[in-house]
Amino acid sequence: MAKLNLADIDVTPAQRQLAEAKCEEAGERLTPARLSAYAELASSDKPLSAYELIALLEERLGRKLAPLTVYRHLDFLIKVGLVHRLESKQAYLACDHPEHAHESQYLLCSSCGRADELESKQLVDLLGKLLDQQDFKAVNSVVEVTGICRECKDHAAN
Amino acid sequence: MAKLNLADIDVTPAQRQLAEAKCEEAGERLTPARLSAYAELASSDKPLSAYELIALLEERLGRKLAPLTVYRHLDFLIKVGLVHRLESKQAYLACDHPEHAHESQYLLCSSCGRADELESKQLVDLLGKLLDQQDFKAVNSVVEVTGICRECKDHAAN
DNA sequence: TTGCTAATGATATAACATTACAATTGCAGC
DNA sequence: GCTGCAATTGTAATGTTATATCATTAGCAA
Repeated sequence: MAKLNLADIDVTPAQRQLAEAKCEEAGERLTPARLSAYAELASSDKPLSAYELIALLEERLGRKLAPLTVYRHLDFLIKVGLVHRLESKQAYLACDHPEHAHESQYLLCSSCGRADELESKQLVDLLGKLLDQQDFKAVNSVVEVTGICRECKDHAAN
Repeated sequence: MAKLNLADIDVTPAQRQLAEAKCEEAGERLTPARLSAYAELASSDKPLSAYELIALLEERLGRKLAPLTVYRHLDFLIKVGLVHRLESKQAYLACDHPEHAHESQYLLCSSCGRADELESKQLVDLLGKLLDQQDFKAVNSVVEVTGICRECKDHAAN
């Protein structure tokens, strides 16, 4: 099988740099397979299910991939903060704002399928305060609102 | 097969009343099978996966149940507001506060498995305000925080 | 009773995710 | 360069969650 090189992977310079930075920060190795998976997610305009990602990578690589392979890459990318999992959709996307991957809130449009980060410090702070009051030690917060985004709403109104 | 009657189902009077009220309110029929599923969830101290629920119901009924049957009952119970689905756990629980089932926030303890509602009007209001600002029409909001609850934390400290 | 609709049953399969174990790769130290 | 270790990847099987399709039954009103 043809050896895959990091340099061969089709990814924007910015994404490549970000991936390298996040891996270094985490003390982990950025391998071609990992970068490929990230590249595919980063170039998608919608979150992808694990099996959609498998299909895309298979197409690009021209060979079969075991689900486990891709799940491992996803776990890795989530760990280093490059990718986020949407719990309410069982889907994965590249983080738009990887600098605070663990406090993200998402708006998911059920019409166009897009996922946007809400990024409200106010909301993060309030939630933090409430958790403190309850004496609850948070490990992972999921805030995902499904609905209709402005663009789809405007479009439907015409 | 023995006909199952509503009256035979092992459920507290309060739960039975609530189930009847919510179904009437929604203009839907409360059937024995639906009440059984609700009773099982309501008597569990933890959220149940769909297949755990199937197993419990099979044990109680003494016969096999198709997954689809139980999924239909779950969908129904969610629709009328008696049951909530935890998106981040793929699990189901009876609503503690069925009067506002669609604006619930959950604290999920990964140590003891318990799920508690947070019930913060402040948080609901802030989230609503943010969604308005974004001109995003919310249909379903998921707020689920996983971590360690006070009891488990205190217990671990000893 | 007839006919309609909601609910249930039976079977199969799709979609999502993990376990167990073997092989290979990258790299530090000799 | 070789050796040995740990991380990574590959392969196969299986477990878990959820839905599709079509047939049948129950409740109820005309």
